[in-house]
Amino acid sequence: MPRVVPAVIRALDILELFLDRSQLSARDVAERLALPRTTVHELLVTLVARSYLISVPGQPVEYRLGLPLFQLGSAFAGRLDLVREAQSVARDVAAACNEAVHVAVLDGADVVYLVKVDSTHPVRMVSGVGLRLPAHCTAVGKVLLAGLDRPALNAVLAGGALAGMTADSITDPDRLREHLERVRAEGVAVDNGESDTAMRCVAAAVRDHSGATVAAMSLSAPIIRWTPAGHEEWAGLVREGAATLSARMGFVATPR
Amino acid sequence: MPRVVPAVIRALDILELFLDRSQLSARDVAERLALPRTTVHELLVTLVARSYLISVPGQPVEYRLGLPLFQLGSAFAGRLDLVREAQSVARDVAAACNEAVHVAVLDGADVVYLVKVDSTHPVRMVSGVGLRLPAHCTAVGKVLLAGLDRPALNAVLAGGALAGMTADSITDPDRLREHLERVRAEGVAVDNGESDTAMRCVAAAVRDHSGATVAAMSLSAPIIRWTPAGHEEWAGLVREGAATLSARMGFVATPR
DNA sequence: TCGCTCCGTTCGAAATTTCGAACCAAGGTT
DNA sequence: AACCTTGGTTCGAAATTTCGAACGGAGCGA
Repeated sequence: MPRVVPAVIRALDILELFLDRSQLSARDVAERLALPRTTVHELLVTLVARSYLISVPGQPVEYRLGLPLFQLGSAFAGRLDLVREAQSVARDVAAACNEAVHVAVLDGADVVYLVKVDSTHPVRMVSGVGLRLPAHCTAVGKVLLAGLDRPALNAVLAGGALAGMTADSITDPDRLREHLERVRAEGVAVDNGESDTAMRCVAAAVRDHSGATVAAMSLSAPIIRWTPAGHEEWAGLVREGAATLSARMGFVATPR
Repeated sequence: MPRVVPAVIRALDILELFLDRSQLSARDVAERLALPRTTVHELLVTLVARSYLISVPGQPVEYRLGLPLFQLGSAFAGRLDLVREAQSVARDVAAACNEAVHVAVLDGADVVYLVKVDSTHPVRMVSGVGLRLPAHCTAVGKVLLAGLDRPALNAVLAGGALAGMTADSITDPDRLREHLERVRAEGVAVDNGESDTAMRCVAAAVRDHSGATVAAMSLSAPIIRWTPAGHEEWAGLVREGAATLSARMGFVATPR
């Protein structure tokens, strides 16, 4: 196996710092990555030369992500049937319930949101797309984990105790395994304040032609609008939406 | 000014090859970039190690773009007020005319599409986002070029004859300058088959708080649905939509 | 089966990059 | 004004990477 190119790794490390912060100075970067100042300047100059970062004049100069990343990200998404189909299905589901609808995929022990459709409230549509959260704290994540086979799930949970996002998050791997059994049985997962104490979510699995769980669709609302009756209706809607998207991904439901 | 890091440049060059092709082999990459095979393998291994590229098993192995690019691209878009506001305005305009609406920005001599909202036809919403086209062949591009001052426009046109996308494209810089005078006078630009012989577009400028043209909004339809009456109505709609988005970007219209 | 081409990988000398030391400018404090 | 800290930049020896040569495997055609 050929060796990795450390300079490239460092450049990617720098780009990824900007996932959490919109602007950073050279000093910020050097501190966060424990790199020498000169090295950081050379890498930043390189990324700016290709517009992957944009420099913001000031004292100190700061940097922001640049347009080429948007182009590459869009190229990625544009080639993913899942994203294209999920956009329209999610819009239909959101229109039916007037709450936010998301579609996410599993990446390691996290979920990454590919699609978000908000309700008719003031639109902040793009903000959650691309976001990464711990799978075990989210309804979509629990659906995705429930779809893993035993060895894959064990690999994800191999790190021992799980970090919670709120006091309600499940942090014990064995408890999560029991919970996922229930998710499998019911076909939906619920986030009862585990990722955000003020939110409630319900999610269902999206499957592809082979029957594998490849994504999860969720419906989420602030707790002030969450009711038992609403919950039942929303579970039904998200099940239908996920089934529609699954059909578009080639899934053929068989009687069970 | 610190030196650029050539290994990083080469890695970015590789990523950018995937804007035009969804899958490429190591040999493809080596040929397109005139790099030694071993160098290419080391760079590919590095990008795969960080999931920026995904390897597709086969003979030969091929590579595709990976999820982190989507995350970085989404982070870029999520921090751009223009994208957030343009999503909702474009949706309203698209709903009013049931044709495709785009918002694009100028990058060098090209436009890059930030937002695309399709009509109620079978949805292929994401496909044009992130796409780069020559500015002078598109309605949005002509609006954006018209908004440049003379030195900036001269810099863009410094390369002499322009490459056309169709037989209708303007390829003579002087003719384009005349055309842009007309765009400035009318406040809208038209693409009469200059980027795609089967399409017609009309576009208007989006301005920010300083009055600068920062983006362009367009409405496009296939030629079979393009009529003089429709053209007038659509020019009006795109003007209104651009004005709404401009207001959201802080533009205050002054009497002229 | 054999021969050939292509592909993935390994290894180390030559080529290139890294990063510490040094310099200068800008900004802030006394 | 003087001093100190921070930030951007330069330069070259030491450290690291590049890439040609070589190897072995896979696939294809005769």
